[in-house]
Amino acid sequence: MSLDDRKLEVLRAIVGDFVSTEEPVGSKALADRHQLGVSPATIRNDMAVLEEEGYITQPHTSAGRVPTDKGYRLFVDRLSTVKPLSTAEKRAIAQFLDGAADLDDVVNRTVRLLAQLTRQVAVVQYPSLSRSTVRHLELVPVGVTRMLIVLITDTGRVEQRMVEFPTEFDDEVVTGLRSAVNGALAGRALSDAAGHIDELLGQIGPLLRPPMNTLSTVLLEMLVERPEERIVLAGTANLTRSALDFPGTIRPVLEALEEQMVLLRLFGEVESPSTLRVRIGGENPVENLRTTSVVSVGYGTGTSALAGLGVLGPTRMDYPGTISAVRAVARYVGDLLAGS
Amino acid sequence: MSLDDRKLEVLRAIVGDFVSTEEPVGSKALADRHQLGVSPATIRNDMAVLEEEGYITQPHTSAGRVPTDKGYRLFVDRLSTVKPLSTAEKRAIAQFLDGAADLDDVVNRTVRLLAQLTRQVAVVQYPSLSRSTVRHLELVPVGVTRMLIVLITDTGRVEQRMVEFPTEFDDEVVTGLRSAVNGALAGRALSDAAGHIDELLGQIGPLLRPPMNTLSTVLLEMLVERPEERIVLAGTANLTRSALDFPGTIRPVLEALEEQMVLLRLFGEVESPSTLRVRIGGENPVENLRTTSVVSVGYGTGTSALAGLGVLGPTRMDYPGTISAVRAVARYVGDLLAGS
DNA sequence: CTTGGCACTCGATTCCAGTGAGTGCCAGGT
DNA sequence: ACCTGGCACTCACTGGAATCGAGTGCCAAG
Repeated sequence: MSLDDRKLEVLRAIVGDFVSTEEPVGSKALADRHQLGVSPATIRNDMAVLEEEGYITQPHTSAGRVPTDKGYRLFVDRLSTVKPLSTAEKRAIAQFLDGAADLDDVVNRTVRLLAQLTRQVAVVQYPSLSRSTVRHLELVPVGVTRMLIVLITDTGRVEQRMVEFPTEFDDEVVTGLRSAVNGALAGRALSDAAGHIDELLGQIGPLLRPPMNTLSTVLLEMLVERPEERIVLAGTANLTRSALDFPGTIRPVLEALEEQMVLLRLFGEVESPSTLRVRIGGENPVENLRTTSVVSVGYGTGTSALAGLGVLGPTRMDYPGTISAVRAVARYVGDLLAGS
Repeated sequence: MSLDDRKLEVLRAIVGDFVSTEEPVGSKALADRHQLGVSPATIRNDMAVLEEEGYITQPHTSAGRVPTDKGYRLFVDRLSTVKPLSTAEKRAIAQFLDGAADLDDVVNRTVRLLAQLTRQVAVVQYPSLSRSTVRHLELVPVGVTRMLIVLITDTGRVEQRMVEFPTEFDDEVVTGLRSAVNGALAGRALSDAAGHIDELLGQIGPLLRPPMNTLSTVLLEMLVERPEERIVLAGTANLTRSALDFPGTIRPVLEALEEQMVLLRLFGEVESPSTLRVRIGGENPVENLRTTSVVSVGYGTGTSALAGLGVLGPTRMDYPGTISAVRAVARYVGDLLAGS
């Protein structure tokens, strides 16, 4: 049995009203506030059906209805219309992000902007190392047995790592190693670089063999095994806006947000930019976040996503507005990184 | 009029009980739980005096007493006895911090450890740039007009900055610049380095003059004008442990914690290691944090502090335990950084 | 100066009735 | 077949009264 148009319209109205009023919505109020062209009694019948199908529910017998996760899902998939950003918002994005000096700056501004725009908790992942390409590898001798490896990616991200060598090396060795690793790895995607590290050993002279052995081990860790992802967030204070939203306390949510791994699972698993993903309540893989919704999207410079960003808030959130904001910010940041 | 010993003992008991029970403590309960050797009536008289002097207060007429900020202050200054860490805690510190790979790792582990140990919000500042010394400056050409400056400090912190040159440069120029800046700056404190940047221009050949001009401007920014301080925190979920502690909501606290500037004011203003500072409630310079106490201490490798760390929690906190933990962690981290 | 006694205060808890938003169901109208 | 008005019913919420009890301040006696 499918839902006819009016029932869908009723659901849309319920979601809309509940999001703005934060209170269960009844048939009378619905009839008043929307031009549905039917009487409260009719709406009641529709609501009974919607409830039977699991789209809405009532907190207690004599109260209005509240959308369920399933209801929000239907709303997001079929009922929500895109809410274009206001010009003020667009201007805010541009103003906020332009003039960012370096990558850190871009990411920090972005996350704060997103939190402010959506009034939710915002999350931004640094451009993923494994999806970036190597622009340059620099070897900096520090003393005679230690060396700092500096990895610069095309997105401007810089990672470093100290290496201790078992034996001393001189400048010549450093120079040799430097040109060797750059020759083999520069321009390659980090995910691709792993396979080419082995080649390094084969192609170089015997003198460089032992130090390159040490170096390649570390490089392998740096590029592949430890693609340490950084994630920043802002706007946690927004969680307290409506305490009603979170059954017990916001505690489990705060706990989950402190787990890098959790955030990565939510925001790091992106394939291509512009595929936006909405996880609603129980759809969420993380136990502590079953009362929240997550809107995430990939951002990147071209057709492949570099990393994810998005927001997290109560299931009762303004999905159209949030989705627009997240998408717009992602696009803007992508362009910004592509242009640098 | 001064407070005699028994009154101080009563105050100590009140603080102790209130911290552990989270409820206003009355004269009867005090007499029962502590061996004060006097009757509740006597305690009541003492409490009346303590209240008159502003050390305790009662939330409402028919309730027990609660320490005021002033009461906590007296407690911390004169009444609290050092609570040595349990061996389990000491072992936890060692286990948690040993095996940290690099500076990022140390800082991240430290902040989480501190949050776990004190069950409060923990804050750790990265070793301050302005208080570190330059170990090495590396110039990495990226293309023919761009260069990445990498600054490595003695504490293992690495800062980088991209520079765009108006004209092209070749390898020879890069080598020249590199040895010049390292010669002039390596080994110097960053705060001290500023004055020596000018010298650079005078001492080098005319060929290097123009690029060095560009470079020195950026170096100046990097070393002095933008001593960007990084601060990380953990354990914000601990704020929700007892909702009673925060009058309205924890909102203002969360807001304050998101402000880098605020955190810097609280944890960044340290002189020497081992001078621990406790700010109680209203003593706090930040409006939003008037309901919290901050325990901060400097940590460093030698006699001068590199940066600050500490915790923030409700004024009703276990001061002796918190102070011990903060001090112990600071010392451990200092040693760790000194040894690397 | 301490102590037991005592009257008093006042927040917290419980109980109860009244209110009203909201519902489900049904019979009649289009 | 569907919509509508009517109606009885449910039940959270509100506010006031009664009660409880932890805790106080004061006082007179030791």
